[in-house]
Amino acid sequence: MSEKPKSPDKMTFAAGGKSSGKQETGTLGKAISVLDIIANSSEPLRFTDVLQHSDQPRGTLHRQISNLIEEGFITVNRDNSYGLGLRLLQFASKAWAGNEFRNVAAPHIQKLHEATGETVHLGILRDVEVIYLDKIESRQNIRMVSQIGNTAPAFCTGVGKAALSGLPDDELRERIKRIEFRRYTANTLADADALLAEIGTIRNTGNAYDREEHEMGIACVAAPILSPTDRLFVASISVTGPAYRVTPEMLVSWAGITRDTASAIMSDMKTQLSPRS
Amino acid sequence: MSEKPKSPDKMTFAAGGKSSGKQETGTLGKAISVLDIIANSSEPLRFTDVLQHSDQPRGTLHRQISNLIEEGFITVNRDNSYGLGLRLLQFASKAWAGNEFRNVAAPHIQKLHEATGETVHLGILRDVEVIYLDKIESRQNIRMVSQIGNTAPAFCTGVGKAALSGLPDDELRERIKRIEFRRYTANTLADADALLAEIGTIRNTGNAYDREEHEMGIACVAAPILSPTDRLFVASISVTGPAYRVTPEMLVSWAGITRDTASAIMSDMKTQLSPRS
DNA sequence: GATAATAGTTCCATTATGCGGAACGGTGTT
DNA sequence: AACACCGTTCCGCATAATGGAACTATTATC
Repeated sequence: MSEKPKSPDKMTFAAGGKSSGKQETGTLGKAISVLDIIANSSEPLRFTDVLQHSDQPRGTLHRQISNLIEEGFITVNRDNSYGLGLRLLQFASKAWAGNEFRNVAAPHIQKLHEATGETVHLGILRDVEVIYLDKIESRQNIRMVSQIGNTAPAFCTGVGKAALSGLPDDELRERIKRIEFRRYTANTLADADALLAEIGTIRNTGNAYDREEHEMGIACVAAPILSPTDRLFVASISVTGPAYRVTPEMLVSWAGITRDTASAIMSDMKTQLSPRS
Repeated sequence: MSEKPKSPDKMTFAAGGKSSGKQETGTLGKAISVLDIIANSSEPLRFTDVLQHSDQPRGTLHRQISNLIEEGFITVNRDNSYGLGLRLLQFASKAWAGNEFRNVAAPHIQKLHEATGETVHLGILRDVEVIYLDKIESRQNIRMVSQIGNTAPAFCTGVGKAALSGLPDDELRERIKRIEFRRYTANTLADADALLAEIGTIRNTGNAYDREEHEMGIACVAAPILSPTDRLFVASISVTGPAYRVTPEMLVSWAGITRDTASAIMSDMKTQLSPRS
């Protein structure tokens, strides 16, 4: 389809996936794009609905879905609409538990939580979104996969902006082109220029702030975590709280310790994971 | 490969997947079996390691892994070993949030937790394992011993045995053949006969017990949740606690309310999900 | 309740796609 | 240096995905 496999794509950034573009990696890619359609739909989709969102012919799509059901990646609801299957949960639980980066970061964000008393997030950048990799919440049951694994737009969250600031300039501009600057609150950054300016500040100061830009009443301070190796990825941590309790001054007062935690994680990544074993 | 595609397989049970057998569903199945290898390995695997666990030739396996990396389903660690990718987290988060059954059950298990004060589990049967779909924990220990999405053997857990008891007899016998009766504790059921006997009791009384059969010091009472429709699946709920605090008598005293909760969930499934929208 | 319209499933010849043997390149070991 | 090992790339071949069309089931309309 389309044209040609295109150049080898030196090595993708961040969570190692496609850049949300169009081109699919053969059979597997097609199958996964079906998953994507189902995952990203706000309302339940039945067969024909999926067919419309997809560019596959009926017969083909039908087999693809059948296979995915067979493998437990898709479940069919009572009304014949599709949902993502529980097999994914099974895998995700292991993906999470075994994640190198998360494991290294875990004790640090725990300490950061104890120091600040507020919710701490660990996020990693995937294209123009942030995936929440871990979270230490103030006194709540941990809803494992619900919050963790969630994604949020990068341009209007502390974690996201901090992570973006870690990208090299050319890559950054590429990504920003793909951002849809939706206005979530009155404070949401309006366009690419505003974002670029802000990222300049983040690079200078080492901290990103979210001043109720994504959700009214939620504010945070964040710091970027850069990849210690050639295998590139960018992530970040944040301290988040309700705006009525967490004043801008408090956020500023946590900026230092947040940066320190981030660099502690970076240096642990370097030392703990370097030797070829 | 092997012989013939085999009979149409009327409709698979439970979490809708393959029965852990051999036969793969074409390209997709092969890819997923690679994921399985990586997921189920206790130690990190490098390329050659995976090659040995797989029956694919080098070139083929290499491409499969490359594709999976490309799609974010596999990540490569610093030492070139593989892990499951974060893309899975992203999907799983949505699979969990959108799961019909879990959503219906949620308020009920919450109530059950409030009534008993102990940890409540919601599990669903997949082949001979149980996937934990939800969990409400007593607010003492923050450590997530059993995370959502985790699996445990069915034959030695309360949730698992309860779920098994909901299978029709022929299917049950099929599954039991595939169980590996590993001895986890002194109380673990030893073989198929012991399990069948126990399942008889469960069917009569409506409750399954785990008397430190999977993990020393952990006991629970469970009740099965049968599929209200023709689309078959079996699940169950349990109330779990540390044996030093939760006596056998207490478990028995919770048997009734556990059964009631299970049937409340079943009836909600019927009513809430019946109409064609 | 009959008929039309829509949704979902199956079939099968075609060929694109994944397959896999073999050859190549890199890294560390005796 | 020569060897052994691990990972990557190549390319002719055949399998497995494709997709148009025919068929069945389900829902809407008169």
